[in-house]
Amino acid sequence: MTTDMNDIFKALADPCRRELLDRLSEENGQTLGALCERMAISRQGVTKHLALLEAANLVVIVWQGREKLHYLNPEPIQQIHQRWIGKFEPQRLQALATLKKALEDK
Amino acid sequence: MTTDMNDIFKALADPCRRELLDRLSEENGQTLGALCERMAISRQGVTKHLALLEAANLVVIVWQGREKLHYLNPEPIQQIHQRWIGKFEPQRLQALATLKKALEDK
DNA sequence: TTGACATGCAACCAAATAGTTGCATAATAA
DNA sequence: TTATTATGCAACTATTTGGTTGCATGTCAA
Repeated sequence: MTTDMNDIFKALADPCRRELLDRLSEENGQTLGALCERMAISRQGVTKHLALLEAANLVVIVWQGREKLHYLNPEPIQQIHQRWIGKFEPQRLQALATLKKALEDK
Repeated sequence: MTTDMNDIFKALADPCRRELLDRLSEENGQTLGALCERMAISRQGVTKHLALLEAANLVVIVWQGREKLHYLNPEPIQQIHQRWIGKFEPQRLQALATLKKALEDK
């Protein structure tokens, strides 16, 4: 299931959401309650952020009774790496050289 | 000069801005006017987007007479790759396995 | 010197975003 | 059964964002 690249970039744009991903990368499969601990915002705030992460397919939900477990899905990050960042890699040194030259000539 | 990671993620979150980076990667050092061509929004709109890219240090400006040249700076993209995406790489296969198992067990 | 060209600045507007609070629902534990 | 716990849903608010328009400024070319 390939999610829209834009959803992924948008989801990564917020520091709270990156924090949540970081926490899941430290301990995968946490409940909503656990993820709320030591966060500066309310539970509902966290819920909304997680909903965006889920929409971007960065996080996958598994219900277990009344608990909602959150699992990291590494695929979209990989996708950004390969399809987007990877695109700039071949020209990287070239671009750097061009930039330096332009700055010298000014 | 190391820019705030958040500025970089924010700058990358908009499709117009990614489009501008794409164009510069095709042809580096373009003027504002050139970058405005075939864009759906007004010149002022483009200017604002470029200002954010510049603030994130993704684009560097060089003035040449009355023309403003825009150069791609590959460093921040590299930074995201190494410091952020790279962080998820070691655990990638582990996370994928954990996710699959959680989905099976549900 | 005058006109055209490349860009900047400021004010304004609509829509999206990030956050809140209050109440409802479903699962577990006593 | 009754509390308690874990979560969802909806309404509301303030701020940020992405876009516009109108006018100003500085540079180049005739």
